[in-house]
Amino acid sequence: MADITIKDVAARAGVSAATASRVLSGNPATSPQARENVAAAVIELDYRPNAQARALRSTHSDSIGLLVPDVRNPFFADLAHTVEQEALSAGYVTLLGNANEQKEQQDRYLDTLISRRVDGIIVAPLGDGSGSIHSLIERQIPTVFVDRAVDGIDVPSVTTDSEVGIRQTVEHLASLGHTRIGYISGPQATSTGRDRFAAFTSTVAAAGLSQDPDLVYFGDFQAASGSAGLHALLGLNDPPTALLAADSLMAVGAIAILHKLGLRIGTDLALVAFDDIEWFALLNPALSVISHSVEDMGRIAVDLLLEVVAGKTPQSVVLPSELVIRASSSLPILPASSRRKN
Amino acid sequence: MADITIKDVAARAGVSAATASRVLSGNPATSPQARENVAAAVIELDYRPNAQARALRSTHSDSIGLLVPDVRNPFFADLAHTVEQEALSAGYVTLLGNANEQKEQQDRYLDTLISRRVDGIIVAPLGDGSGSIHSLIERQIPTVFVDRAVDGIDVPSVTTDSEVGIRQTVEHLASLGHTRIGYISGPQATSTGRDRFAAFTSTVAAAGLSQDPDLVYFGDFQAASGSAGLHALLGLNDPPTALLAADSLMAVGAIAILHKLGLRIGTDLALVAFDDIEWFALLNPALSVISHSVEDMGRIAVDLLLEVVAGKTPQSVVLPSELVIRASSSLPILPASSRRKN
DNA sequence: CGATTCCATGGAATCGATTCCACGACCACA
DNA sequence: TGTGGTCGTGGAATCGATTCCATGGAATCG
Repeated sequence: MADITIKDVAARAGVSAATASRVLSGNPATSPQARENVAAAVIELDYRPNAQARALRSTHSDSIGLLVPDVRNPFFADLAHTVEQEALSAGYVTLLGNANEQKEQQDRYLDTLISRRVDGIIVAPLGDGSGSIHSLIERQIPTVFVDRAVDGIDVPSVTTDSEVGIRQTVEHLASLGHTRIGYISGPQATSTGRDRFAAFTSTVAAAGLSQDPDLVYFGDFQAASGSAGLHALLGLNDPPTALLAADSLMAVGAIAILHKLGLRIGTDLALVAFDDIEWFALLNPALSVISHSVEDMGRIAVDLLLEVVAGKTPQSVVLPSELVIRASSSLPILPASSRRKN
Repeated sequence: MADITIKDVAARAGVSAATASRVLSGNPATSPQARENVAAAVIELDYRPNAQARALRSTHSDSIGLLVPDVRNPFFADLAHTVEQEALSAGYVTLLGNANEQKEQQDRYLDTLISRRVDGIIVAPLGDGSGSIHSLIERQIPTVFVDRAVDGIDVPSVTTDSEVGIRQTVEHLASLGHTRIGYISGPQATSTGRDRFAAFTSTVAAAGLSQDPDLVYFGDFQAASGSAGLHALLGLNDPPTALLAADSLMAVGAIAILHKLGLRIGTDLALVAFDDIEWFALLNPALSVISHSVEDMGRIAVDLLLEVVAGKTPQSVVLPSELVIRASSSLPILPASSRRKN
């Protein structure tokens, strides 16, 4: 790798490295002659500045880190896409990391991002504020939480008000005659897992529906736990007639098992999923979902981060959620006798 | 940001920066006493080495770049996931970039990755070998192509032999009685777009089926073009009775339109998609697909890249593809009279 | 016991770009 | 003609970590 440095450019342009640097950074204290020569030399040599050296001296790297819990979750893939595009248009490169819903990997990635001196970090955090999240705050690295937050850590965030969508869902299902609604919950180590679970229990209570604790299965936001949850719920003596899954991947896992068992969504079991994934509408019957805007979330997260980088302390933003009713939850409940048994 | 440097660590440990550096890098020429003191100081100060400075001096950054055409494509999301995990276990961080199927963004990202001096780049390229792809080769930056390749650029690659899967598909559809198979092609600016199209035309000819050029629609691997393609094909005077989509996103776009038109997959139109996406099996009817292993592809790509980084010149790898028959393409063709018209 | 090897260690150079500081050239005004 | 100001420029210091090289003390051998 015969690297071309600014000295090569300077030599070719017949100026010093200092002047070449000034031209490159648009410093006005340069002569037209020097500008012209340097510009020509840059093109002739196909010069690319060494970002490492530049960042070392100038304390900023024009890059941000984005840490998501799972790139394979379409919600986070979309989020990564919008964040990346938004950041790019603001002149930042996005380094994407994948925590795999594991605190250990999250910490490992955060350490890496810290040591690479990114200008800021957007993270959908998991766990409490211990470990690397704590270092982040202590070092005052500009940070924004997205989708999730961490109790006791005072950092601007963009989250979804899950409560509205979940209340609409529970009331909707109740109006169809359902009294036993199953819930596949996210992990309680995440704020979304906790918030959605709390919203579910309180709205179920408010609607006077069954609060049987067996109706709740605790998953981990990944597909396999949705499958396990469905098995557990259908195995109950008195199984639920409707099901709410706290994220799309667990819904996918549940649907896979329903298919395998030959049960029909919407008929044998009403189903609603949190997160609106494009192809959920293509299922037959189409899936009812609790929708929230991933585009808004990604865009606002970048905006907030840029404000923090600029030294401001912006307010956190809470986005709305709403129920989108489709065929998977539109039929009134069938009498128990006509339902198939597990 | 009160950054803690190796000098602070050295001072606290009562040794020089040189010795501290040696301890950190595991250099055996250090006394147990020094090792102990430095280790203690590192923990007390929560020291993180500055990756920039380290990379500047030592010419490697322990990071690789991965450039995919579209993170929202589940195939590439899965690929990103496997590459990232495989690279992490080899001690590398993955910087993910998203080209949005646009050459301009691809070049922009490649420039960024080059200037950040990543140790190597895995890219699913688009376009010809001009622009930044060319710089990559000229600067001898370790590079591996994944999924796609570029004609005339001699770089190790991991690709799929699309031909087998497509031939199986065409023969399968022919055996069900289909003679007019529609094809929604990928862009001819990509090697996969070209290869699959070539495989389709040659196997259709070999099977003695219709070679009507109107049966081919050229999309761009994104969902909207799948929708447009379906519209175009159904609008023909003599529309196809079966359809092959060259990637999953275009298949999704097509399915969305079929839903809207009230047409049934597998009955009104046989459908097969390239790329096996988990939830394609959950559609009703389940979607037939041409399957190839994204895990193998990601793993091998990283292996190849590490070999290139180590100075070797590994052979390119071609992975197999195969047809997986599901309900969307299992019924014999209906007589034309009983088919609904667009 | 003197000479040689070994080894931990610190000083200093280095990576590439940026930026402070000082210098010289030039113009303008008194 | 002399003084003050502006402006383009180059030399040198700097960022933080690594590594070459020299040094001095301890260990080993004849």
